[in-house]
Amino acid sequence: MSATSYQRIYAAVRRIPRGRVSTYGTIARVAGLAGQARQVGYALSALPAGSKVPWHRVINAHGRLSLERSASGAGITQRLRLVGEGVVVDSAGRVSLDKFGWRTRESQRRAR
DNA sequence: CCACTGACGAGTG
DNA sequence: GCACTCGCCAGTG
Repeated sequence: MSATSYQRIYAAVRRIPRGRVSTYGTIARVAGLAGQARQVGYALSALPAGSKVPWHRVINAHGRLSLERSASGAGITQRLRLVGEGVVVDSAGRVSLDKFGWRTRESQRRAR
């Protein structure tokens, strides 16, 4: 069966190590969908409750929890899970990508 | 098919 | 750092 974009995205998210975070754009790139960060967010929003995908490790390029501004309780869940893994989340819902960003060859950000 | 939306990103001013 | 624009693509009505 053809691997759907969603499956590739989920597989990429599962590769994020515990205690680390990655961004939508990075996941898109690792999943072979460079430039389609939006699709990553869309795929994660479609995740069924109780899935094994560590979606809470995915934040936006600004190092901020995207759900944190949402009225939903999902933002709280994401924050708690990250803190539970040792990731520092400040009161504004921001994470230091410099310290907790996932780094691998495939997730390299463009060296500027 | 068209318009609009959305867990986004990068560029510009 | 903020506001605005454009690009990307699937889902919905």
